[in-house]
Amino acid sequence: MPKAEKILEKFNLKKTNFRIELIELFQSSSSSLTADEIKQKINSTNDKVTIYRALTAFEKKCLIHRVPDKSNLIRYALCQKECSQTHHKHNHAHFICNICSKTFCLNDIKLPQIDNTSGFKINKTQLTLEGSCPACN
Amino acid sequence: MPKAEKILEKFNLKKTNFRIELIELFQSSSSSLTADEIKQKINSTNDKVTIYRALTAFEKKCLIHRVPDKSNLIRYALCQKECSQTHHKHNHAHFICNICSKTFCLNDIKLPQIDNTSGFKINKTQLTLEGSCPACN
DNA sequence: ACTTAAACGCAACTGAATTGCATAAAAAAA
DNA sequence: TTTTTTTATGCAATTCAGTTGCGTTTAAGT
Repeated sequence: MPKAEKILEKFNLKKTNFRIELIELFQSSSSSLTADEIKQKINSTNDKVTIYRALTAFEKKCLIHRVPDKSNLIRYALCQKECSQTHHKHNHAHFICNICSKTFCLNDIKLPQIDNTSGFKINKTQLTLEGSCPACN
Repeated sequence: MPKAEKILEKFNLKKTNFRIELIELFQSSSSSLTADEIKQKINSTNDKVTIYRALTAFEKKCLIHRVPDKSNLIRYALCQKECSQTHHKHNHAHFICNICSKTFCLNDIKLPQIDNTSGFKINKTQLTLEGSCPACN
């Protein structure tokens, strides 16, 4: 796992205490995070705007990606190596736990190949599973 | 297509002008609707609370179901016959158009069967496709 | 050390969705 | 039909996630 500072450097982002801590938080998190969850868990800032702006910047650099959320919140998870600095490339499924409401990336489950149907041109496929996660079972 | 009044009767809902018009609006809509879109298109009420409450009631009776939305809005589409009055049963995919931002139900595309994986117990599967819809192509 | 571009932090704002409560109207009962 | 009950409506106010503006701070390059 690359060090947070290295990652910020690679993506041309400034190494502030908060952003370092934020990357480390994502790395140590088994599932995904909302802005509010981040605010609870982080020490180096108390301002939600700072959090939102970091998330937007990270997403643009393809460091994190949005994942579906049970309550339609904006929720992020770390990207895998396949993502370049300019293009997201995800082919894994997401799992929403109906008990703890966390969203997990299921990197093992690949997306089905859907052929273009009746005039719909398909650019992206998302597979979202719901149920109960290992911790809640 | 059953008449709106019949549907309200079947689901033990009162036949108010607004709810009749709302069902007819859903029936005549090729895609799906948000509360705001409904407000634009409907005459018999001007109050968003009334709209939200009707949507909640309809969803509970399995008359409409939530569909994914590009901007995380709550968006609904009519249910198919498979849904009972107490249980939603959907096995179709959804399509989000990145141009007009509408969401369509693709009743032809069936969901892939995913086996339970590494401790995740799967109760529900959702397949969401993105791209451009026939009207926008 | 100086400069500048990126990041921060506070306040104020937006917009979707919700809640409370009093009123109206539909359906059921008398 | 009239009365009663239940459901639906409408207005005001609230909540809460997310955004915008703007002045200040700080990291990093010169």
